[in-house]
Order: sequence, then C-alpha cells, then structure tokens
Amino acid sequence: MWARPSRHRNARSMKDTITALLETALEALKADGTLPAESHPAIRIDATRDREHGDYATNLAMTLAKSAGMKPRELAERLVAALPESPVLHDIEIAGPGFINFFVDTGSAAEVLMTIIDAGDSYGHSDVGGGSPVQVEFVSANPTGPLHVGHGRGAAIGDTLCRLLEATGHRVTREFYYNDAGAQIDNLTLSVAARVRGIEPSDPSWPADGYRGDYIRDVAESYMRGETVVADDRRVTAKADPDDQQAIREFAVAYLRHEQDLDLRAFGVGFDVYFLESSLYQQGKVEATVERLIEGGHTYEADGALWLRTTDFGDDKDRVMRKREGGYTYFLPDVAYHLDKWQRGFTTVINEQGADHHSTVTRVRAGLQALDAGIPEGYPDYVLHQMVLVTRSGVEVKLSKRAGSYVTLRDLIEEVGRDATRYFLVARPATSQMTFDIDLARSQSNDNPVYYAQYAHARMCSVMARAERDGHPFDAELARASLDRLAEPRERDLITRLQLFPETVARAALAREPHQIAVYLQELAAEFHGCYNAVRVMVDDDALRNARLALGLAVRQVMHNGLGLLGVSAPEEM
RNA sequence: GCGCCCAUAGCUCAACCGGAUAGAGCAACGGCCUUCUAAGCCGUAGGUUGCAGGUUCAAGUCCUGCUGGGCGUACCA
Repeated sequence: MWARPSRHRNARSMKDTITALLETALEALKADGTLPAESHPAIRIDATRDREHGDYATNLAMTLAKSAGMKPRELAERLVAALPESPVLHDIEIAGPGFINFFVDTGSAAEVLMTIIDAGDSYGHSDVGGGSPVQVEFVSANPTGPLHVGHGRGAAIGDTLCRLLEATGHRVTREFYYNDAGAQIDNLTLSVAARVRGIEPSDPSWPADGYRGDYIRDVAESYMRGETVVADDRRVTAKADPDDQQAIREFAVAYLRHEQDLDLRAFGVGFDVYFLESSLYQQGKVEATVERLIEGGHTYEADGALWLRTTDFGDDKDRVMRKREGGYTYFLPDVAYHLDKWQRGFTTVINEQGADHHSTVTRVRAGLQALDAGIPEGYPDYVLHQMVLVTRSGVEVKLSKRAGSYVTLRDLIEEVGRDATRYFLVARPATSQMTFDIDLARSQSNDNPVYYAQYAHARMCSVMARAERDGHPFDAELARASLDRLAEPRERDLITRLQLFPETVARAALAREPHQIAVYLQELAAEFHGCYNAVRVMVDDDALRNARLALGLAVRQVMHNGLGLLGVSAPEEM
C-alpha cells in the first residue's frame, strides 16, 4: 500500500551529511598543514550505542592522530573547529579518548520517516549491485528422500541471501543442483523395487544400503498405481511394471523431486534452474574438463587411477579424478559444473551448503585453478552452515516417522509453522551450530522471537485502524511539518534505528550473513514496544499525534520490509 | 595426526570491515491492563567473553600456543 517508485532510494542519509562535513574539515586541515596533504583517510561514522554520546560518532581523530603527530583529543579539537556550520547539528562534543560526538537536530533526524513512508516497500533497497548477475546454489539435495532440517537451514539461509542480493541491486539466479544417476540413486531404485515386491526393511533380503523410511513404500505404491507425478523440472507416469528397474528409477526420482518441491513451496522457496549432474556427462562437459586438466599438466596416473595434483593449489593431498575402475569421482563433475557456471557469465557465485561438505571447497577451487581458465582464486564463494540439533522438551529429536532416520523439514513446518521455522533457521549465524527448540518455536507467547517481531507490526496496524476509526487519519503534510516534536529519547532511538536499515541490508548482503536482519528486527521491535508503552500515539494534539503516527508507520514499514527479506509474513492483526 | 567451524550471564544467543560502561530473551524476584493489542512494558539480580601470551591509543572481535566440543579427513556424495 505504500509501494511507490524508489525516488527516495538514494536520499541522502544523516551519515552522508556528516561525512561531507568531515571531508570539508579534513581538506581545511590539509590546507593549513595540520595533516599531510596526501592522506585519504576512510571516514567512518557510527550510530552511538549510548544517547549520552549523541546520535553519531566518529573515531577519525584517533585514527589520524599518529600521522598528524598530535594527541587524538587535540586533533579532534582542530577537526571540530574546521567543521562548517550545519543546521542539522545542534551540538558537537569531544569525548573519551578522542571520539567526536554529533548531536542531530530532532526535526532533521526525523526526516528519514517521510523518506521511509514515501519509499514504502523499496526502503532499504539500494543499487550497489549495479544489476550484476549473481548465482546462488542452495539446498541441492539428491532426490532420495524428504528434505531434512539441515536442508531447511540451507533453504532459509540461501533464499534470504537471494532476497538480500536482490534488494541490493543484483540479478539473482536461484539454482538447485542434484544427481539423478549416481550410487545413491541406485540404492533408491533398489529400495523402491524391493518395496514393489512387498519386501520390508526388516526382511533379510532388503538391499544392504537401501533407504528404509516409510516414504519408500509411498513411492512404490504410487508407482504400482500407475500414477503421474509432476515435479518442477520433470514429469513422469509410472509404468507399474515391477520388473522395469529403469522405469522405477525414473519414477522414484520424479516422485521425490516432487515431494521436495512441496516441502520447498510450503517453505516459500523456489528455484529458477534445476541442474542435473547427469547433463554434464551427456553434454560431454565432464570429458572436456578432464582433457583440459590433463592438458594443463596438473594430472598424473598412479595405481591405475588418474589424479589431479590439487596440492599445487592448497589441498593437503592430491585427489583421484578417474577411478581405477574407470568411473569419475564426484569431485570432477563438481569442477565441470563450476566451470559451466563461470561460462554462463556468473562472475559471482555463492554456494550455500552444509559444513559437512566443507572439504569440497578446496578441491573445487583447486580444480578450477588447474583449468587455467582465468577464474579468480577465491571462486566460488561459500556459505557453509553448521549442524542443526532439534530438541523437544529439552531432549534431542532424531527420528521422523516418514524418513525414519532424521527430522524432516515438513515435520517442522507442520508442527511449528512456516514463519517460525524460517525465522529460527535464519536467525543464527550460519557458522554456529544451532539448537532448534520445537517448544519455543511453537509457543504463542512472549518467549517467541518470531511473534515478538510480528507483533510490533500488528500493533502498529492496530493503531492505524484506531486512528481511522476515531476520524483522525494520518495527515502526511501535518506530520512532515511536526517532525521536530519527536523529541522523546525513545523516539530518537527509534529514528536512528530506522535510518540504519538500508546499511544493515547492504552489510548483511555483502557479508553473506542473513541473520543480521533477524538481529536488527529484534532490536527494532524491542525499541518499538518500549516506545509504545511509554509514549501514547493517539493524543489530542494534532501535530504531535501525526508526527508519532509517522514514526509508527515508518516502523511498520521497516518491519514489513525486514520480515519480507526473511520470507516471514507481517500479519496485520494477531 | 591434519584441516574447517565453534567456545560470551544458570540456559538459548547478540554484539555493525577493532571503539566509549559486553547486550537481549528464558529461568528467579518485584511492579504495570477503566486510555492506542499485556503475543507487551518497567525494575532487581546475574560476566575475569574457555586458558595463556602478543599486536594496538583501544581486543569478545586480529595473531600465536593450549584446552574442550562439532564436522571433515574415500578411487562415497
């Protein structure tokens, strides 16, 4: 409802304003010889943590003190003296070891509220990506069973990462890579074929490495009923012939891909490209990669196998490319696949994977370097997430009825809901092992961080509804003229927090750390709830009321945008 | 053995390319609903940021070495 063209996307922020003032001061100090003329210091402005320190602070005097041959506080004095007059600042102080603290005029600080309201859904977006293409590969589960919690974490992190990249001006391709032809699929086929013949996992003749979950029976029954399954990337009708292994294989793969599609759809995650490992073989890309590696001179034969000297590129031991028996190891198609990504024009590629695959990072990168294809050394980027432990009543949950040996993503979505599942899985840094507490995620109470954030949004919607009902609809012009009335410390803190949103989005995208958005939203919600309880919005004073409505609307908008980045809904009432 | 990740309040976790007094929630205790949603707020208590060094004006954050945990260390993926 507030979506409008993003003409305010590049509205000048308070930090930009202060940075410009400091640049002027720096030039003056260079001109009078206080600072060396050739220095080009990076100016860093931080929002302060403590209101005593003003709204913003810079450590510039401390970082320059050495090159200026002065004490930090002394240099700070010079800098402050050289700062041009500005109507947006009502005070500047030097504090502590040499910080320069800026106290911003209330009305000027609050102008960001109107920027937010005008920008609507695009507030927080930027064009720092310049429209450059980025490919994000995530989930990439083989179609051998339902997705598990780990895949869920990958889906939540990967998809949020994509949304962050889109919000910062990148063209994002979401890609899902899987193997429909390897040993795991052989085991799947044998398992379904066994079920088709009525053999159960407890039977001695059950395949040695077969999949034992109940879903195998579902696949077998569907196959024998001659059903048609439609996955996002394939469609197969079962032949219902218990002896046709190839037909069983094709059906089982399609069936389980479809199951995964359902899981992902329920999770709000979709893909642009499904990439088959088998296509690399069919199109000769694996062979071509091998030949290129051999030509590059980084290979040798030993023990009947063909090796790649990955130790030339930082690996701790060389790796087999072609086995003694003739087949290729998994790492070779991985290299061919990433060469293909590069050749498709993706100069930035991010792979989101479980950390249990971290040993592939060095190998894939080494293989790409050995190709001598001009691919940069750190290519591709990796985001590796650590294990997820699921608990209920303080006890680890290991089993699911459908999958048998692990907790499925669908179990979680059905039990705690999509919003809570997504939020929980994305709210922690990927590098940290996390515990998914089912009781907490289910609880419809103040314990639950998801509701805490959503409630802030719903609460403000309720206030707006009240304003309409009372015949006091929001008056943007009156609000704009009354922004200087937002002088309560809590209101000032909220304004500062809101202004931080775009750079938080940009930083989260750049660092590939989607959890930063969740952290931000918790802080924003906390400040909003505190302000709500302390400062009444619906007051009789028209100017004050509308200024506060503007603040509330801006909070609501940022809450909405932030939750959207996480793929979590922003309910209007709860 | 080697490689990667982690270690912050009793518990689950934050901490913005190193910044000022390390922050939330839960659990404990005490308050706030005849006024905009109490899925909320306010207050009290809780810390040698695993240990030992180093770099820096400044270290939870960077470096080195330990300790403890997770993952990996296949001619499996």
